[in-house]
Amino acid sequence: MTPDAISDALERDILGGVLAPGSVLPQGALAARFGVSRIPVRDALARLALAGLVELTPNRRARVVEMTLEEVIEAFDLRLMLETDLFARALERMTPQDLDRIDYALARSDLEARNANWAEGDALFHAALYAPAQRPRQQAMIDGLRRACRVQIACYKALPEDTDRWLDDHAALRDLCRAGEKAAATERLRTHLTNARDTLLSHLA
Amino acid sequence: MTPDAISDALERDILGGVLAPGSVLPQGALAARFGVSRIPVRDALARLALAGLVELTPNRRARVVEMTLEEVIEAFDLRLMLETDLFARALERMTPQDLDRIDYALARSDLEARNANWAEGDALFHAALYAPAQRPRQQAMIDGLRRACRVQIACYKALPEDTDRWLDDHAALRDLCRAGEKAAATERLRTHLTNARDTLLSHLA
DNA sequence: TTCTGTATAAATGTATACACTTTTACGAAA
DNA sequence: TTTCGTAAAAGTGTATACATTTATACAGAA
Repeated sequence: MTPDAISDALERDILGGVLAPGSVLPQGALAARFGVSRIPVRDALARLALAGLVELTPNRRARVVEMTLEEVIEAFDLRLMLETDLFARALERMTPQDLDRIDYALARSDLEARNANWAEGDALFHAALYAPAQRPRQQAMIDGLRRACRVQIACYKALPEDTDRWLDDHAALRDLCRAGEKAAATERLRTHLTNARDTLLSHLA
Repeated sequence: MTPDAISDALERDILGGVLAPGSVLPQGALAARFGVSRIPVRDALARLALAGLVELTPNRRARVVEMTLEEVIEAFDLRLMLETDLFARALERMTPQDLDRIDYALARSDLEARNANWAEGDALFHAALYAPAQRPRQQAMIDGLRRACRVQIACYKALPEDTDRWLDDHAALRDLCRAGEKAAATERLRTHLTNARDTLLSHLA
């Protein structure tokens, strides 16, 4: 078990809702579970902290991040700003190959939509939308925010009632990309994200 | 020497230009320098990676981050977007106390302007401008971007020829805050940051 | 009952030792 | 001279052991 494998396993647990926000992660228990010493566990926790999934405080146990209502709102505001900007940039330089990759990602997100890790397919589709912009830092920031938001969603399961609307949005975004309707596409993304925020907030309140 | 103290010392070295972008940071050498074993050094390096100052690759030595021209441009685009947005939010909820704190921060940044750590005063002033918005995550993102940009600037020393213009900008921003001229203030911030980007790019090219 | 203080248990932080990987230096062949 | 392969050196990764700090449980007082 390498630190990478450990952090991946923990990430799955956190994003899958097995480890709820605020859960403690004792190094010793994790070391026993993965059959290694505490050193690589510390390493894995550092990676998760870098990804924004875990909070580390000196001499205290690591905790799964817990966001207040205000922080969730802030995170979605930031996502709205960063994702619409990145999407607009991507639309300016989208090649036929990129469109094919978006098709593929849409198909995958469709397949995994009602699956346990629906959010992974969702993230993949959005990453495909933004990839043509070629902005690694902005993409990384967005990924971090999406993960942080998803930790909060995880405990409320898949929210199946909204899945259909999300899939419709994804298909619509693909179509608008193909049609080259840039303004309409970014506008659709904006409402897509706003809806996601509102459903999450309604569940948190 | 605790990991915190070590990462602080290294941050000073990196931002002070002692450790140029791309420099390697062997754990053993740092352990000897700070009189500890490699374990707390690894901890300190993990913190610096979290702050975006250092790059960690498994089985390889840590390196001070090195940004390409495109990445510097991207970082400044992000700063422009995040800082103007945060400033606009801060202007909406600025109290007399906040204005006093901005005055104090301006005085400090004035004092340290021609000092070795001028950038610290600069960051402090901007933090005072944005503090009323109360957005920890957005502020943290901005801090990370500012640090990353500063690493690239560090090797070109203090750029004294532009210091006067920056100080004028700061004073103008303070005045516009006091006058409540929100639109003019955000516009001034925009040009302030654009100038900073252009001077950095001209030095990198 | 509720709160507080203390002792015990649990968890983290770090030094040391050693296995494994990468880097570097050196020498032989083209 | 340049290039390539190889061996030594340097560096990272991790297990173990122990010191220090934090969390927990329990007993006694208000």
